[in-house]
Amino acid sequence: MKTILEQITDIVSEAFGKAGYDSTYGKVGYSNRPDLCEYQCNGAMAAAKTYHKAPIAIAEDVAGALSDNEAFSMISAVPPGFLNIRLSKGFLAKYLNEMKESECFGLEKSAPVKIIVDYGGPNVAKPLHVGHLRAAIIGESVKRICRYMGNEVIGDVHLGDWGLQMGLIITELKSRQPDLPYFDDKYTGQYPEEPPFTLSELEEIYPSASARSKEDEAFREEALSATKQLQKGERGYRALWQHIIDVSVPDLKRNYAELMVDFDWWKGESSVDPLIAPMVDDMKKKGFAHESEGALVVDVAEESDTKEVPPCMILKSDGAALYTTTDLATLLDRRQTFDPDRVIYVVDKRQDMHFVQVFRTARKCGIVREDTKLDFLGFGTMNGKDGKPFKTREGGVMRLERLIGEIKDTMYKKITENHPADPEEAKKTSETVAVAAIKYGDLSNQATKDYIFDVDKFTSFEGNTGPYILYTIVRIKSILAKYTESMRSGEEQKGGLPRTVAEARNEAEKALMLEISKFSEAVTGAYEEIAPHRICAYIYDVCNEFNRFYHETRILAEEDERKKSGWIALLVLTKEILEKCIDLLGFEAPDRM
RNA sequence: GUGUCCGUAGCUCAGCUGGAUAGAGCAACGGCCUUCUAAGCCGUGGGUCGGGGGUUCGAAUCCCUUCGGGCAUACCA
Repeated sequence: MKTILEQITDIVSEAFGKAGYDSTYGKVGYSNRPDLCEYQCNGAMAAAKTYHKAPIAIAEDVAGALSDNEAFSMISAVPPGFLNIRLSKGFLAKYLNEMKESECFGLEKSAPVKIIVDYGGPNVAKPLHVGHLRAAIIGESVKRICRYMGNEVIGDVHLGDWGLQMGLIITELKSRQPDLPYFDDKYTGQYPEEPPFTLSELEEIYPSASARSKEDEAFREEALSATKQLQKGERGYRALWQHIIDVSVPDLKRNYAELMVDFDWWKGESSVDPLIAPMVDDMKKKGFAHESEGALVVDVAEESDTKEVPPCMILKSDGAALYTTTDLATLLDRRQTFDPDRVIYVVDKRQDMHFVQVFRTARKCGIVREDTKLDFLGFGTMNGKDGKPFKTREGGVMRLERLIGEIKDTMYKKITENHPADPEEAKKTSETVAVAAIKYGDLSNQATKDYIFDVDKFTSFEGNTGPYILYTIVRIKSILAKYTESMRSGEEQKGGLPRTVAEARNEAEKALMLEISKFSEAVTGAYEEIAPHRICAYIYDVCNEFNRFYHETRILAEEDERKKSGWIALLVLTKEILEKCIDLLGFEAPDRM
């Protein structure tokens, strides 16, 4: 189904043609002067040069050709050459009804491709902290948007389970409990099934090992060597590594689930380890990789570079694999198992250079198909109110669990203060609202920019926030529930809710309808730009228009049944659109709040 | 140093491929609840779009320059 803008553009383009001008000048956009019109076309001014004619004259010609068009209630030429357009109520109502009846509200899907969204990237043995929040939130939304556009999409958590952090843990454990069988070279029996640590012990081991490695050079050396041993397949280390995974992953899954984030693949860097050696051999054989300062690298600098792009390191001078190596092997693995047309990385923007190197190496060495799109969506830092990276009051890294918990508690207090509620329901509602508050607070900002995570702002529930969106949906649900109730008790009981949106009767109603009609553009725009914030902006506008309409119109008290059912149909559509949009953003609305 | 991103109201942010008077929210002030949830709605005040050039009929938007800030700059991930 064509978008409303496309349909209007078709009409105006035809008129340009009819009036004797090139029809490509007929492109119509949303008005930036809503007081004057709903849509505008600036083509006449662009055409003026070509035709050596005053823009206003061209605009008047076109307006003349459209004067009796049924789609418009107004078309006028305004100096210097604007074409101002208002839609007829009939055309708008017809469009909304078509949206209602078609799949995905008339969204024109793209030609389906296979996409992998790589987001998450948590390290095992480390609890999720606020640094993981943005990847999870943005990535989840990107995944859902891509999927809704008709693509086959895989979300991959891409666990950090193969780097130096594993060596650090092993080394720390060895120094604490050297008698464990994992450290005994001569041990050939079965290793214990029970891990030698609990989750909370593990979470303490890593930071202390990490701190120690910064002060103790010998310790660091040992950890580096342990990392390499692990990667080489040292039996005891592998067994320990498996324990770490087994203890960590369920906890990670639980944390992500709380945020309504889920992954199709729980693969880790380790899973592509077998691919590394043959991949590296191949790169050497084909002459792409060469030795430099003891390390194995691939040159990826290009003449057009405005900056120096250092060679991409494949193996360190000690022969160990590193970040780039596993990322490249992961691309190889993905090609072999899924063969994606596109891979989207949702990662901190500070890793920009890394991905430039990885992408170039992947192309140069034929690791990906030539036509595979590789996208890096680098997101900005989440800062505190002081504009510096978000920290706890004590200055430490805030655990995600704690952050979410604090916001849930705040929500619970607010909800129970507002209305007396069943504690169980209030708890559930506060969880739903908290997730929406956090996610909307993040997604409503442009992903690429740094943003300020202001807990007070997100929990204040006023203005452009998740709770405001949810509140609007709850209002609609409430009216619809009451309407259904009255239908049931009345005699006029029919099958289901009214489905036909009527022509607008007042300005607020038309404004709401116009806003709703922008759905396809909002979703398509969000998809094409990989920009969930476009959807936030859209639903915020829809909610504003709905609340205005709601305020002016007494829906259930309306005695004219035809009017009332038209409104109910409009409400149903509004609700469905809003619910779809928040689903694309990755959260949901309660029934009451 | 080099590269890169950013700089819009007191604060937090929008502003689509350049278009007519630069928009929201918060904060401040003033209205609106016997009527579908006031977590709402309506209104008032507040901006040299960092500065300076240029392109254009027309620039917050494109180009150049300058100032200020963030980030990156091969053996961590």
